[in-house]
Amino acid sequence: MNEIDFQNPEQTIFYQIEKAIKQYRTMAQNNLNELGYSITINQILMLIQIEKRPEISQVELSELLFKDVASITRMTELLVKRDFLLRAENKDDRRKKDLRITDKGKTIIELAIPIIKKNRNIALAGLNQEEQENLFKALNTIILNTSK
Amino acid sequence: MNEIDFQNPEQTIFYQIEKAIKQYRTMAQNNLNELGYSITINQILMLIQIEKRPEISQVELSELLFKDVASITRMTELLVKRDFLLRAENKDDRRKKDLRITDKGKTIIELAIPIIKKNRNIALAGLNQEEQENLFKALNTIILNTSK
DNA sequence: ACCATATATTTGATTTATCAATTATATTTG
DNA sequence: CAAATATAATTGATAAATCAAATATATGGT
Repeated sequence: MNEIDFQNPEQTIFYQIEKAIKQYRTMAQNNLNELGYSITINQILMLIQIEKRPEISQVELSELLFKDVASITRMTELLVKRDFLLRAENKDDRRKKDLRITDKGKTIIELAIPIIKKNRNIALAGLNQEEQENLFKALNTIILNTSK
Repeated sequence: MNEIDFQNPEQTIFYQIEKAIKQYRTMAQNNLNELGYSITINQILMLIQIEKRPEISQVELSELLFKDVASITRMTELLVKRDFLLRAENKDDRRKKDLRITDKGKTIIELAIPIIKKNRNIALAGLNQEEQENLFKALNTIILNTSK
């Protein structure tokens, strides 16, 4: 596994990472779809962040969700249009917008959270505490190595 | 790390995976951009696969690159237009297309391979052989858990 | 208080990706 | 062998993401 083998990309760690996250996203989205709402994982994760930290800015959301701020603007518009979110001007800083979850938004969050938990458990099944910690640490090393 | 904490998503493994792969892609693309060609990592990876297995089909490429077959069609069109690839009808199976790397394509592959190797080394720095193997295995578990 | 700079969000243009439907050819099966 | 089914690639419509530029407001230094 030391020499990079382009003939067998499936033997590289980065191929594994891509495949793992891709499959995880697909599974997670499929399970979420069974709720019958048509909403994406990213939209739900955004709603959850806003509920937990109502004062969060769109810039902070973009960092948390690994998206461009322009994407957050458009996700926000969509969620407002679909009545999951309210957007209003912030009193203290008029550049900012206050984002608030609607009742409909709260409902879907409540429905989605157990699904997300289930998804994560499915994906990590068979990995014990130590293995999960080592995975976390190894990923953290990659994150540090590739930052900036 | 056992209870899922939506307040601190950065403490979940899936957040780490997303962040690691996102940062890796960004770094890899930035280093590739220094070649001066404007080509994406995905396009290079596709060229490399075709060079190694000239008989590969677009369906197989789509699996290898985690993309829709429609995406592969459009990537192919682009690479043909930019003279990195040739596309011709396959003699034995007229549904298929033969994809062949042009000289220009070969040149850019030669230039890109050392960059990709460097990128992978940068990202994995500080992880010894055993840690890399464990990372690989843990990711493989996730892949198996989330397949179908 | 004024000006330069920084920050938050939005907008327009473009790129990339996906889905569903279509076309063309190959294979299987009754 | 004909009809049904499967496979490979393409196309059109749409969604999602990014970049760069624009707008509006806030902050810091003099």
